[in-house]
Amino acid sequence: MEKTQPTAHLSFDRPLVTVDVVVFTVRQERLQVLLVQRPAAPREPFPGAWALPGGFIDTGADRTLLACARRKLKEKTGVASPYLEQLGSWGSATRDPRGWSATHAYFALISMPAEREPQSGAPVQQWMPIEDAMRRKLAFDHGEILEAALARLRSKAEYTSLPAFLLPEPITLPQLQQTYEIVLGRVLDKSAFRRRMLDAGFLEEAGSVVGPGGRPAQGYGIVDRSAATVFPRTFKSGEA
Amino acid sequence: MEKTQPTAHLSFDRPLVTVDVVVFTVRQERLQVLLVQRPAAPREPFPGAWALPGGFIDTGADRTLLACARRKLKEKTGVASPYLEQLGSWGSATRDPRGWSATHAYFALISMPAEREPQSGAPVQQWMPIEDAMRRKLAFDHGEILEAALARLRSKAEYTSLPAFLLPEPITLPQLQQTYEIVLGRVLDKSAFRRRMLDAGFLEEAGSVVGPGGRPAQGYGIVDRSAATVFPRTFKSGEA
DNA sequence: TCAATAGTGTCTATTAGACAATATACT
DNA sequence: AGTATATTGTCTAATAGACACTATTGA
Repeated sequence: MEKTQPTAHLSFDRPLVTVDVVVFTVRQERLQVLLVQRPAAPREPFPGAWALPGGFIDTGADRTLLACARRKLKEKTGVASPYLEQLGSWGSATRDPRGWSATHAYFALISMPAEREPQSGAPVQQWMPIEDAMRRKLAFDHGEILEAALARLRSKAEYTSLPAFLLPEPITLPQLQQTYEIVLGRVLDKSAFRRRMLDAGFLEEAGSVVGPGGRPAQGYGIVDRSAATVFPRTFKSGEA
Repeated sequence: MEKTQPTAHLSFDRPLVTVDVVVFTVRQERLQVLLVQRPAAPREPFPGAWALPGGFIDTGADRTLLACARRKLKEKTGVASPYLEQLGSWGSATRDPRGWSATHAYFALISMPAEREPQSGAPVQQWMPIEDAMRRKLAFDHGEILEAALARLRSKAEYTSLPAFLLPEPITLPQLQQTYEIVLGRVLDKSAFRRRMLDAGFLEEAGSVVGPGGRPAQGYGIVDRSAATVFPRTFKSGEA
């Protein structure tokens, strides 16, 4: 893994290392992402700009990258155990004006009812519809990271149960379908959708739930919250 | 992204940062991975153990993480532009006895005929069948990384053209099928396989190629070497 | 009984797998 | 011709999408 000379490389220039988290949720029938505002101090890079929540690894407190991501998420959202997966890493000599830096990006899906107050006196933060967030110039290369996160969410929505993690339990199939439609940006057939979800076996029945009017819907829970279930096919395979 | 105090965090403890590459190829009808032997000096971590090729980022020479991965790959294999994608990152306080460290793992597929001599006086290296590699205790958490790489390769082989990058052009369909079978560890139906590959449209005809005996096979080139093509379905969707 | 929403049934076009048949090379 | 391999054709079962229909609630 490392070079040949005994401990010479320990004096290598060490890059700055951070962890950033792209947190998605569905609010007001729109897909939204959590952003924080950078401090206004002129010594800081990108003063006042919107950025993804994240920051330096605390080598004293964080045992692993994942633990660091969880900590930052907890600090900003109060949510302790959401769906969280690694997105990728971005590193270069130029992405941070302070020097060579590498960030480990994570990807979280949370449901809104679980929303709580942030714990610490954190900088200004807010939920922003993704279309708005993509339009802005975010700090660092966070625009690129957000784009990658969105691409992954949409891609996985085509063949996995991932969007289910955007909803609070109990989940109803009409709700879930609406969520898929918001993420994918197109309408889906009701009958085919239900068959697909139910056949996939990631839902388990859990007491009925009323709706605004009309017939109440069956509620479901997610069998395994640690990972999304993969469907055998993509949504609209035909098309050609 | 970062904390609030002006430049205080620049004095944060910086983790060690490395890049490792999992290089796969098919040799002798088996899936193999490239490993290097760690220096024997007792001051080094894991002396003499097998490890993934990789090492510290050279903040002076490497402009980006990807460039760093490319450099390391070139040094070990002589291959300049193989299929290369990011696999993920692993970081913790304990993975390297020298201190908090994070590695950015990449994933490369190369074809054997392109094999050349390594450029520098590098440490001992060799191709090893994955079964053998998985059995050994690799240095650091490289066993875990290799496992993740293998899982991704097998997973993507189910629904993308990825295994095509393991072959030199011109590629024949029988060759490609054999490669899929090696990666997936099961036999596939010839007719269905050909339809799948040809319909996906990632191959373009390129002069015939002879085989050991019998009818010669049509040769194909890969239209776009920068990314794998995604099939609309998984291989054996039925099964239930 | 009507409006609203949830859930089911059925038909059809597509297609992956199975496997038989045919084509083209070399000896 | 005979052997070896590549390539194509056909049949069938599975299933996704389309869409009409039924069910269950509240007003």
